[in-house]
Amino acid sequence: MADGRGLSSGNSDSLLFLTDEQIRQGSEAMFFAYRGFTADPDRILIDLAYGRAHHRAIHFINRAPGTTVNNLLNILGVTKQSLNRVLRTLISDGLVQSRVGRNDKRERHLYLTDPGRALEQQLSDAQRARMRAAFRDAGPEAVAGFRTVLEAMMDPELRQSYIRLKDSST
Amino acid sequence: MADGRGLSSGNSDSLLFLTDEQIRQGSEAMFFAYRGFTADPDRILIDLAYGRAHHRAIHFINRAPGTTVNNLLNILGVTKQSLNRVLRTLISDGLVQSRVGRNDKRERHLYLTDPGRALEQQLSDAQRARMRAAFRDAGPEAVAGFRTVLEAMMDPELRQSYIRLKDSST
DNA sequence: CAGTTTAAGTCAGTCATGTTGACATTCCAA
DNA sequence: TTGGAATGTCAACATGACTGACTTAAACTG
Repeated sequence: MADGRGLSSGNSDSLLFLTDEQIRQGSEAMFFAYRGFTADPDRILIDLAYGRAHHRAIHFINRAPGTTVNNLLNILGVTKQSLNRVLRTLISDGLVQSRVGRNDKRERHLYLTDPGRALEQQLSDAQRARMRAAFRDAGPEAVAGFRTVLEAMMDPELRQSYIRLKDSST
Repeated sequence: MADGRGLSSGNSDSLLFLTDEQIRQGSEAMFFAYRGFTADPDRILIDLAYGRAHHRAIHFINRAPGTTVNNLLNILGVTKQSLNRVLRTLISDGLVQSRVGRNDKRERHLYLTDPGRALEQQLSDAQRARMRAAFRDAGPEAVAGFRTVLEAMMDPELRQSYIRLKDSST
């Protein structure tokens, strides 16, 4: 960090991938790829007057049915007030169902309704189509590297959430 | 897309990375990693009353000094009204300089001032630290795969912008 | 040269989504 | 059983995207 130029130029090229220039290109790749990543579902959501926040909520409720509001909060990284607005519209539109907890009545457990699942399917189909094409073009080794780097880039806390979700679906 | 379950389960595992479940994990990895990716600069920007949009503008002006407003618009993918608000504050805060074009006087060419460059350095240092650590942990092959997949995920138009920037800096 | 196009900037209005603050309900432990 | 902690909700506000309509200046074109 201190030198601002990364590795000095005399090094063996086995570390070329750690130069500041390489890192910067990695950042730009993240930026441009993320745009592509969200573009397809975004287009669908416009017509529904929903935004990306709705998509995220739907995605993770589908992924972990019965999850509580608080749990969803931690995964999404927003305030509960912000999530609540999204949830309220999804519930009143009949896409999400909220059930009072049996053991702890303070908790609300969230589930997708049939229409909610249909929308989730539509959104994730759109998103997956692009990613599947990218995976196919890049090949299995590149995909493995892709995931390794992304995992290393996460905050440790979020990495745990990610791994927990990953393992829960096997 | 039509089957909704990706590859059938009887296939050889050489294509296992293309199952819907794998793709979904890739999406979640993107989501969580992008959060980490933006977290560090975001923390710095809060104190300055700037947002992510300011960071992006500063980044790309630094990357392509003398770029025009229109060019920046295409790269950032926002409306000119939106960019203009950002640019106005950056210029009036003395971080960005706007010069009338020599050949075409309608154009404005954008440059970072010394304080602008200093902030760019601070922001990208924060962002690069995380990515450098991730790259180091993952190793060169993973990094290559990471970039391959991200590139394949971009919109073709943005991929061109990305490649142009990449090549211009060698 | 007149008319059109292009680049940039502005004003107004809308919307999604983030924030803080206040509050109700429920649970749990001293 | 009472007071604090946890969970979720409502209200108000801020921010930064967006669209649409418009102005100004310069460049291009028939």
